[in-house]
Amino acid sequence: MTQQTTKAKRVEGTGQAPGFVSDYLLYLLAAASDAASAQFHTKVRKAGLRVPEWRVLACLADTDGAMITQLARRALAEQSRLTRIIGQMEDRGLLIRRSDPADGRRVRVYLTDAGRALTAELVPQAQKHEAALMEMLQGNVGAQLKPALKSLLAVLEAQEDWQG
Amino acid sequence: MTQQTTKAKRVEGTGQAPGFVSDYLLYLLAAASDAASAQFHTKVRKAGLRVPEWRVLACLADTDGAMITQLARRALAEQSRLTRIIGQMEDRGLLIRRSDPADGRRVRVYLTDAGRALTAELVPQAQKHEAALMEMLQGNVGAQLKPALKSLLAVLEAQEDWQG
DNA sequence: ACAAACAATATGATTTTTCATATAGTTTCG
DNA sequence: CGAAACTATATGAAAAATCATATTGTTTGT
Repeated sequence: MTQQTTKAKRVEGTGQAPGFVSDYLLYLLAAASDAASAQFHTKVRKAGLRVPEWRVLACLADTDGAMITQLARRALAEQSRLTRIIGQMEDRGLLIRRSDPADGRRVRVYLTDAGRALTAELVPQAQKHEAALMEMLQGNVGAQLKPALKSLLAVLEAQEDWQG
Repeated sequence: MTQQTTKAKRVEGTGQAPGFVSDYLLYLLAAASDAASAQFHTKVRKAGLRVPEWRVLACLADTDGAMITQLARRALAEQSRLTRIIGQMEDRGLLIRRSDPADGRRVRVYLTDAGRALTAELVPQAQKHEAALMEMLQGNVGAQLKPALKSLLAVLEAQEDWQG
């Protein structure tokens, strides 16, 4: 059937052999995330941003004036890294930092006009890309994926709250 | 059809405000992957491994004697990084490298007994962890998640073959 | 058989990331 | 009030990742 004779012809794609890995949930999640993001992240880089920077912009589009710590969680980056990234973005004039008058430890981050403009360009691109992806998935899969991921996230966040 | 007068429900934990990000597929994938992996990756580190190292072991458990490039794809790491990681793992005696007699450019990687022992310890832990996760998901969600991710991956890999 | 084109891995140099901890501001409570 | 205990952000030093390219081996076309 799929016999390929002596020279074991190169397998396609990841060269996925059946086995533990290719059915392992954590692998599927990481691989799907990686692969799905790859294309869009290319556009992000062409816009002169690194991935976490784009994430920061997207988060600020949702909640301008967020704190560093919040941004770190939402952008899936560590706090010390986020601090530096914010610093660089500030230098580039994409955002500004202002300490919260109500609590001096907090630093709130706001988009500048330049930052807002860039965001206004990228978010629609992201949405378009997402729509294209969703369209490629067979009907029910497309419909199930996001809710399933949200459930998973909900379960995991609930766990965090108890365990630590 | 898929239109859902976006009434986005508030989410806990991340302090997720409804908005673009929390319903964005690429975010959901990355966040779910991150959160789901976090717990197990803690165990991995306690076993003295970094995440990509664990991934290499898992891949080798499936296909001992894989090439560096294959391992890089499967372990979701870049080739030059993988090369160095393999080097370190070899130094630690977890695996050995042998150049392929049929094609001298290729380097095939094999588990040592020590590597195999460690793998034999971790893979079952991973499976147990996965099972626990799956059990926490509501019936149909648990059943849908993996197939949905596999479809997504299949679609994305098909695309790569044309475009990239 | 040979030169170009290609493929797999390695490596130097630079940039990022991480880890631990410093610094600064705030709350708790005796 | 004032001393812990805490919380938010920053930062130095070390580890790791990335990029471009070198090196080595193989295939192809003439």
